[in-house]
Amino acid sequence: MHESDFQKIRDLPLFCDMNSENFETLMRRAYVQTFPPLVELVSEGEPSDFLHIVLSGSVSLYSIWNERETSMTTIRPASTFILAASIKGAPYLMSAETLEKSRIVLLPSQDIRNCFKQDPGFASAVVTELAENYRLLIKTTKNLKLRPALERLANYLLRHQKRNGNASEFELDMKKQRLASFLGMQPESLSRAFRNLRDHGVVSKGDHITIVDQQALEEFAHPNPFIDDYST
Amino acid sequence: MHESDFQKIRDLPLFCDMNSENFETLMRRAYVQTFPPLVELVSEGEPSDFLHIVLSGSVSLYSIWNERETSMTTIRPASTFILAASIKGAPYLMSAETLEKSRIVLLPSQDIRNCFKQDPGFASAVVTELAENYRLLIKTTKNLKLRPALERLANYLLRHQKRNGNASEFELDMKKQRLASFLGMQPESLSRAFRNLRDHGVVSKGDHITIVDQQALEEFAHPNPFIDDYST
DNA sequence: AGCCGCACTTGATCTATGTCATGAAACGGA
DNA sequence: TCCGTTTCATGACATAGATCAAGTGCGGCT
Repeated sequence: MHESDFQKIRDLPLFCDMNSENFETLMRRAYVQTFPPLVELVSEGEPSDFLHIVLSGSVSLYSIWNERETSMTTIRPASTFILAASIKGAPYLMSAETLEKSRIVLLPSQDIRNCFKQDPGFASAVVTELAENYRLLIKTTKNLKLRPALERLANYLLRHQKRNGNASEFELDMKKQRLASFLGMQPESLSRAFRNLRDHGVVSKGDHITIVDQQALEEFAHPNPFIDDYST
Repeated sequence: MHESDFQKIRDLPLFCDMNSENFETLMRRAYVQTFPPLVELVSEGEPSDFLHIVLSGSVSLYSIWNERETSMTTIRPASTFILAASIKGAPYLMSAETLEKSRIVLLPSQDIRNCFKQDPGFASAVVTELAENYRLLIKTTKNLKLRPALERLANYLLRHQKRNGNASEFELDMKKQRLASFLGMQPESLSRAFRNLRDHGVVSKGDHITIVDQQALEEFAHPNPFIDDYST
């Protein structure tokens, strides 16, 4: 493992409070690998042998059932995924695939559980991470159940804009197909939703989005901190 | 606090591995109270001052936004709710109200956080509980996004049947109104869904459900362990 | 028993969204 | 550069589910 990878992992909230010795033991037993795009890293239903860390690239967590597929979330550097399954030793509930060329670290779940038992700093970080993931998912569920599709898109754009430093122009960071699935709609419906948002201050051409009337968009979307603020 | 309440809490997965001294300190600082039906125990957005435990009765967690309301889950004895917010010291993301006369314990969040820092047995139990809650919510989200309303109801009935010892006849445990909201549909749609399930082996009269053709129902619902099995 | 209120059911209708089919545009490789 | 593939957009249509408006039935209360 490169020193820069090592440091990147060390600085993650999940590991930064861990005892150095424990951390180094954990790292010695880790696998680092670079995967091409569209590689299935884990499959729903399999035992969760590894905790994964995305160092570069991006990974989609999704689920398929009855010829339907839904994108649950996208993991970007630097963060971990499927912590809950690793800790519990339970099967994966989602599949994961690389969206682009990605550098991934695999940490054996057994080592994670050992560290968790021995290292209070790590245990505390695991709890924080799980609590955050849980709360994020509550927000996602509220978003799905309390808002119609057009409002979900409007609020997604506002959140995405915020991540891009509140610029009035920005690029979507995923294919529209995947965005549609993430927002719980069909690609065709997403297309139409973009067209409908023209009435609320949004112009889109391909992946390029321009917020021409910020106030109109916000009035239509009426974002709610307990749904849209991912930081609390 | 009655001895029986004390023991009931002591036996919860969250507390059973806790050091006895810590547990007793925690209990000394707890409030126990019996609430009438339809009392709002916590409100979305408020700071999370207490971890709640339901000793008897039942509590609904729900959220309201834009004149819409959605039921997220129902808490039954004996278990806790809003652990994530307590641990993080973050605002509640859901409101909670008693559905019936209910006996509730309130544990100051600050005490929970203190215990968490000092007591490895408790820390471990918190992680397990959070991981389980997280995974349950993943299942709920998959259910919502991957299944149409009628299939959601069919699978709900199968899960409920299982909880009732696989009897072919049983009673619903909540008002249909609430069930509709939990399943992400309108009360009228739920009514029609029940009628449509007659074609798949289910007869319902009021709250009384009879599975007249178990196989037909299962073939229609095709339950999936990674959505419907709440135990893993 | 009889009345009232509330939850549920049912019917008619409307709307949002999904589906299918087609065309246009963007992209990547030879 | 051109062609083939993929992705996206659009139109026509189908359908699930929401909404609105009456009914029906049950349970509680007097």
